[in-house]
Amino acid sequence: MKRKTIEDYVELVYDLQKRGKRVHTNDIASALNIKPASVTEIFQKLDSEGYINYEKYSGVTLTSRGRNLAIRTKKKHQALKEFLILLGVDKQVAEKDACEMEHILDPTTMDIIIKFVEMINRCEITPFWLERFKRFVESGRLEECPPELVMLCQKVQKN
Amino acid sequence: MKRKTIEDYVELVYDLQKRGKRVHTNDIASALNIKPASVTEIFQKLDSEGYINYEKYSGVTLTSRGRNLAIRTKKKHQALKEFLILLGVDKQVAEKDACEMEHILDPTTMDIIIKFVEMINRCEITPFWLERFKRFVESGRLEECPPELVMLCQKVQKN
DNA sequence: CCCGTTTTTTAGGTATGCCTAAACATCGGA
DNA sequence: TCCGATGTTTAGGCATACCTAAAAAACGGG
Repeated sequence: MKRKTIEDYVELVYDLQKRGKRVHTNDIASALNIKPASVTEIFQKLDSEGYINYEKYSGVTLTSRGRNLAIRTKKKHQALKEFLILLGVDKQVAEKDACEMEHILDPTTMDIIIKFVEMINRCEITPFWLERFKRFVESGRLEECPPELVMLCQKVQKN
Repeated sequence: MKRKTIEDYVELVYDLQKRGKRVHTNDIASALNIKPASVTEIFQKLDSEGYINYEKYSGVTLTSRGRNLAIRTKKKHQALKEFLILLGVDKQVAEKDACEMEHILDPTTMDIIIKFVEMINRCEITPFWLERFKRFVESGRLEECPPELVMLCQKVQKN
């Protein structure tokens, strides 16, 4: 990950806060591979913007504003990761890309992706087209769609 | 768009170069809503990194290295935009999001997305599941999958 | 071909997000 | 309780990507 955003920090504070109490500069610094001194500055900024309660030398807790942002961000992250994995992206890569995408996508795009994941998850079986797609990604060769399936789809489409 | 990357500039030079000859600071500046003075700096940097040939006061042309990067970037951009539009994202939004995504996605993810677009484009008809998905996005209600379709898919899957 | 207009460059400035080194607080064992 | 180890903050620095104002070059009509 390159440039970190407010959302990244808030999300991380949220995660670290769960298993324990207040979150300290060192916790963030070691998780993100930056220096504690930088985290202090970040804490000051996040505090001034109302996302955390910062007390010198004793770590931070999230405000409700911060918690909301963290939860929203985590949901986006989760949906994006699931989405990519569904398409056949490697889990590690999906994690990384989701982390970047969560900051840049338009809310309407995000919404569509969330719905996509939901649709797939609600299927009883992994859809045929998705299996076929993954085989395509694997092999580079796109197999023909079974003609009876094409015909049935056309028929269903008409109604 | 916020921070612009090398790829953005190279891509833009490529586009502007096509209809005309050398590209000037003002062309870029007005296209990206930044000041000509900033473009001069960017030209100097791109020149030092071998993407463009920069001649003071007379604009730039792309090197082959620059042209390659531009073309690669444009392909990514195009595939991403198509991908989003396929899923039902508004064209304007798709344009914007594609522009951000093209810089951050892992090559393997990009490859999968390109294949996805290819798969859909090779279908004789818009796939049933995709139509169904778009109706879901529109209405918020996910209609049941026709049972005969589910059954056929299961059957096909077995072979 | 000269001079005013337009375009481009230079020089210097701002904000941001990170850094290091050093000062400072806190914590826990002797 | 004192002190050294550990953790945190401050101060100052660097790089980046933009900016403005002013100098310099190029352009083009009279």
